Amino acid sequence: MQLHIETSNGIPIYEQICRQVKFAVANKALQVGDHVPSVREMAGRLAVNPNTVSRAYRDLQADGVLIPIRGTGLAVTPEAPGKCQSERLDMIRERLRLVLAEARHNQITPDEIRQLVESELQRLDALEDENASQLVTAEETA
Amino acid sequence: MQLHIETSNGIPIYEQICRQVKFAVANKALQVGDHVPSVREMAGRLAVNPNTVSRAYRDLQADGVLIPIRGTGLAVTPEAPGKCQSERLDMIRERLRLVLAEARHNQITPDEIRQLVESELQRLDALEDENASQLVTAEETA
Amino acid sequence: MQLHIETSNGIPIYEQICRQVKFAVANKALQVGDHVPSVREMAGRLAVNPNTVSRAYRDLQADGVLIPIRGTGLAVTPEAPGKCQSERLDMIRERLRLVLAEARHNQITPDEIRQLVESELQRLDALEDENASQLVTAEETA
Amino acid sequence: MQLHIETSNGIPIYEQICRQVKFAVANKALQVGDHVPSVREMAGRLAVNPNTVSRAYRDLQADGVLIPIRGTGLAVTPEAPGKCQSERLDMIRERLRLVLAEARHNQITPDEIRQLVESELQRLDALEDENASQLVTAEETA
DNA sequence: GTGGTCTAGACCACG
DNA sequence: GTGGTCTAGACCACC
Repeated sequence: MQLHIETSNGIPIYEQICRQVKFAVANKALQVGDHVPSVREMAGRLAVNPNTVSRAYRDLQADGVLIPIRGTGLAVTPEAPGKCQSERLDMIRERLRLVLAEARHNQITPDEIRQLVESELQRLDALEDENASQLVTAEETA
Repeated sequence: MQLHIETSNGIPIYEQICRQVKFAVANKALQVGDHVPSVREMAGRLAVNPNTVSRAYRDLQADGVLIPIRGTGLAVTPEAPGKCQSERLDMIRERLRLVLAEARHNQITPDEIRQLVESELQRLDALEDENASQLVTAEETA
Repeated sequence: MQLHIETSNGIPIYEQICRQVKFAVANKALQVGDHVPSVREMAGRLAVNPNTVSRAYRDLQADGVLIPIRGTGLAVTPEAPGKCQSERLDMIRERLRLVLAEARHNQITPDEIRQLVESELQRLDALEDENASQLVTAEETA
Repeated sequence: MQLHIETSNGIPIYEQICRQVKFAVANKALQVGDHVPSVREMAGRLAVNPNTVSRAYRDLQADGVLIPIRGTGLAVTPEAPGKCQSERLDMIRERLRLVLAEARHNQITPDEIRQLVESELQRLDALEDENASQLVTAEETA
C-alpha cells in the first residue's frame, strides 16, 4: 500500500489517510484480514506524528473498516471491501458535487465545466506520464 | 445580487461571500460603481456575523474589487470586471483540480469521472428546474 | 449540567463525558439548541486536559448529538433528545448484560443476583442520603 | 473445566481466565490437587497467545489459588476453595456496583434497574435453553 | 472568544 | 512488539 500525503490541500492528514486506506481496500491493494501498517511504522513512513495516524485508524475502526486484533495490530474487516467499494465513487462524488454546485450557481455553463474537466484530466495524465518516464529513466540509470 | 451561503461545505463563510461577489461582478450582476450592501444589511440578509461580512469586504478591497466611497459604502472598482472575468473559471478550476487529483491517484478512471460529472450536472439541472417551477408558482400565487 | 468523573473505573474519561452528556440530554438537563460548555471551560471544571474534552465532543458530533455552530461553540441537535432517550436504558443495559452474563456462566443463581442488586441499590441510596444530609448541614451552616 | 473467552467485553483475556478458574474452584469443578491444563494446551484450546495464559496462571499463583508441582504443572491449593467461595459473589458485586452507580447518577430509577435485570436474566435463560436444546439435538444425532 | 489540527512525549494494558 | 489514553502546548481558522 502506497500512501501519498498532500500538505496541505485543506484536507486534514488523518482524513487523507482514512480515505486512502478505503481506496486501497476498494482497489484490493488491501484484502480482508490484511494488517494495516502499525501506527508507528505508518507514522515513520509518512513522516507524520503517530497520533495523527492513530486518529485515522480510530476513525477507520468506527467506520467498521478496521478491527483490532489484540496485541497484533489492526486488520481489514470482512465487511470493509463491500463498504469501501460502494463508497469509492461516492467519496469523489461528494467533493465533486460541492465544486459543481458552486460553478452552476455562478453561471458557469455545463460546457465550460466539461472543458475544465477535460483539460484537468489531460494535465493529470501528462504529469503521470512525466513521472512514469522519470521512473523509466531512473531504472535505466540504475 | 443574490448570495447563497452553504454552511458548511468546508469553505469558510467569508470566502464564500468573496467568491460570490466576484462571480457577480464577472456576470455583470454587479457593475462598476455599484454599491454592495452594507456590512450590517448583508449580515442580516445572510444571517451571519457582521464580522464575517466585514472580513469578506476587507479581502475584496485587498483584491482591488471593492473600493470605499467615503460615507456611502463600498463600490465596485473599474478594474474589477476584468479581474473577475479572468478569475471566473480559475476559481473553479483550482477546486476541481484537487478533486480530480485525488480521484486519479486512487484509480478512478477518466470515464468514471466523466460519468460522475454528467450525473451531477443533471442532478443540478433537475434541482434548478424544481426551484424554477416553485418560483413560477410563487409568482402566480402572488 | 453537573458532570462527575470517576478516575478510574476503567471507563476512559472521554467516554464518561460522552455518556453523561447523553444522559443529560435524555433527562432534559440539556435541551435542543443549548450550548454545551466550551472545551476549555469543561476542561477546567473537570480538571482534565482540553484535548480529552475535545475528543468527547468530537465523538458526540459523530453520534449526531452535538453540532458545531461556527465560532460560537457546540449545540445540542434536534435529533439528540430522541436518540439519547432511546439510548438511555440501552447504555446501562449493555454494561449490565456483560456482568450478568459472567454471573450466569459461573453458576450464580438469579436469586443471588437479585440479592446483589438490591443490596447495592440500598447502598447507593444510603450514600445519596448521606450526601443529601451533608448538603442540608452545609446549607444550615451557611 | 470449560472456559469461555469473550473477545472483547472489555475484560482482558488473562483476567477472564483468572476469574473463570476461580469460579470453577468455587463450584468444585476444580478440586484441591487437580491440575489445570498446561499453558500450551490451554492456549490452544482457547486460541489465545500462550503468554496470556501464562500471565493468568502467574496471577493465580500470586493469589494462592494455584501452586506449581515440580515437573507436572500447576495444581489447585488446599486454601483455594475457601478463598474462591468467599470471593465468588464479590467478584460479581464489584462489577455490578460500577454499573449501578452510573445508572443511579443519571436518574435511572431503582425500578427501571430491576426491570433491566429481570429482562436480562430472562434473556440469558432463553439463550441457555437454546444452547441446551442444541446440545440435546447434537447428542441425539450422535 | 470558539473549536480543530498537529506535534511531542509519557504511561499503560495487552499479547 | 501492538494500540489506547492522557497530558501539554503550539498554531490556525473562524466568528
